[in-house]
Amino acid sequence: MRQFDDSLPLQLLKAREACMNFFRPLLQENGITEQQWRILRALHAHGELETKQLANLCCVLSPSLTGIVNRLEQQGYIQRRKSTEDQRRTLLSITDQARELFDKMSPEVDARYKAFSDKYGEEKLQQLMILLNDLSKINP
Amino acid sequence: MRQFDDSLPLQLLKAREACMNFFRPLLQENGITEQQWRILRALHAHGELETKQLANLCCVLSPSLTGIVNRLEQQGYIQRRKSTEDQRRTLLSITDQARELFDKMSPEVDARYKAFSDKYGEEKLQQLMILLNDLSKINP
DNA sequence: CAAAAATAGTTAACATGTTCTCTTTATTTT
DNA sequence: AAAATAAAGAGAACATGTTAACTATTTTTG
Repeated sequence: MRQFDDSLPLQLLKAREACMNFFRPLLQENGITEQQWRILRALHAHGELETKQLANLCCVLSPSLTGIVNRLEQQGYIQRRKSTEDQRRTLLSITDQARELFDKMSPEVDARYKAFSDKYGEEKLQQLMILLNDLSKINP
Repeated sequence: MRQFDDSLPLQLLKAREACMNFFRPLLQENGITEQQWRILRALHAHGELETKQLANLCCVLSPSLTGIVNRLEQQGYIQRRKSTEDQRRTLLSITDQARELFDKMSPEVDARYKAFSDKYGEEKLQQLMILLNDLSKINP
């Protein structure tokens, strides 16, 4: 039935791994993990966010996020504050230090993204993104 | 430049999550984790394998595999033996108990795979698999 | 052949994933 | 308003991901 050796989840995992091989060294050079980078990117793009929103955007579960956020705070990359209306909610945002990190890394990130895109094929990448975006929206 | 909100790695992650939502409950009902299932599937498909081969096939790092294999052995699903030619190598294979588990789960796995395929679209799934298979082969 | 280098696997240490429980604060119900 | 419910986040316990170091074996070199 399936003409591929791997199941879809495993294929997705391997594809992700292949892609990350382009960026992993850069992240390591800058002393941040892949997950930390995901969090910082989201906060950079969306501005201040609640913990839960951030978790949903980054596809991270709350308990994981707690630790990641703690470590990012230790490193001085993000700051937290309590919501005034709802004392349960925590609001998170990136610091200037994190913005500096972005400015510093940005060119190299773009360069590697282009290297990846060139190697894989720009059109295929477009197609893939559409198919993935579509897939991520379905549910049982 | 990029007309998607998410980066490719994050898209891959979300897609994987959406897909796993179809199968996760079934795995839980049978008391095995997603990674354990990956390992069992590979051993079921390929027969006896060395640890390193298994790690490569399943996209799992050796240190992770050590733990997963230990737990699977505890549960009686796999067995290990030393290679006679090379004393460094460990050979792994599934037990009859694991085969029984496969037989028991197989119909439901297929059913859920079909449900997923129907919901997402069979042709799109084909296309996606091709694109992913292609992507997983590139390197920096 | 002896020493050096390479390989398979494990262990260690830490970060993250996953499920469950708990605390606190809001919201809803009665 | 008091009690019951729900929601947000943190903590606990265990499985896995990730890198570095370590052990036991081959294999390669000199």
